Amino acid sequence: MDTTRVDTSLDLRINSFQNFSSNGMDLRTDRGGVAEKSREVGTLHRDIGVSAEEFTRMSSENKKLTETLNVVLHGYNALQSRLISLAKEISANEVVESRKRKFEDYIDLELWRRPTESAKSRTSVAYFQVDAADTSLVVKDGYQWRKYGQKVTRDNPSPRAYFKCSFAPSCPVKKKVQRSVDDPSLLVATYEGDHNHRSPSSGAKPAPASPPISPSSVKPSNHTALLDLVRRGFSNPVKKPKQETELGMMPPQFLVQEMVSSLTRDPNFTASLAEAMSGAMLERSRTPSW
DNA sequence: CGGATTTGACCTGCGC
DNA sequence: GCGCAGGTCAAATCCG
Repeated sequence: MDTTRVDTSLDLRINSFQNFSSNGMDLRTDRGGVAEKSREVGTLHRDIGVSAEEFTRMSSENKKLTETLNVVLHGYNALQSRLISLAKEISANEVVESRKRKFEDYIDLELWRRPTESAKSRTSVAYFQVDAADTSLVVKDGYQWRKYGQKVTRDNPSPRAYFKCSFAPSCPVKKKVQRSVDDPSLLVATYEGDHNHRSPSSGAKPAPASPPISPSSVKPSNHTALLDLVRRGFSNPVKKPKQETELGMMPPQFLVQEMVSSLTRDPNFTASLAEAMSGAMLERSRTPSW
């Protein structure tokens, strides 16, 4: 629709309407009185000093202007309703955002920091996909670690490395890293305890010692299946080139991010959003701009 | 030079 | 008590 032409047409009509009013008849308050006045055309046209034909033409024009005004008012009301509706939707989205933040807090505080368990007994396992030729036992999980020992164990030809968290002097968290017997390209990291400080990489909340998936009960033979799960679940991580192969261990922020991402990938969620948006835009394009 | 890593020695728990 | 395996310590070494 060419809104410019509509605007021009409307302007002309409004000008005409104003000219008509300036002649002594304020028809803006007439509202349907045109017909009655038409019946009195025999005498009224004399009062305003115009011919009967001119009066009839003006009355007709006035009727058209009234109809136009009603259409415009209807459009205005519809637009106003839509605006109120959209405002409500935005308000509802803010509620959803608020609940989402609470959910994130829940994930962080309840899943990763269960207060009923002692820090010492809390252990978790994380898996890191690395180059099989890479002999280092260093994994990047967002924390600072100091290696304090290395041992060759009986059940695994690959040595086991021992690390302590070095970000905070009093942090009790330790981790052991060893190459998987089944898959040499897989590093198995066992974490013990909880960090008593914020994550060096993110920092807003106390960071958990545990990975998103805590497969402490997973046997080595299930590593591949677990890795597949991890790969599927975190198929779209935050782009960090150096960490692209280290999918097994992710701070909870990534997990929450993935959950939020899943929500927004939900067709119902996006369809509702798209419907609301397109509805508003269509409504706006249908209504003459003014 | 200071922090991180390496590595052999030492400690501890457990089974026999 | 002894041996074994896992875990830790700490001096030596490395590295930025």
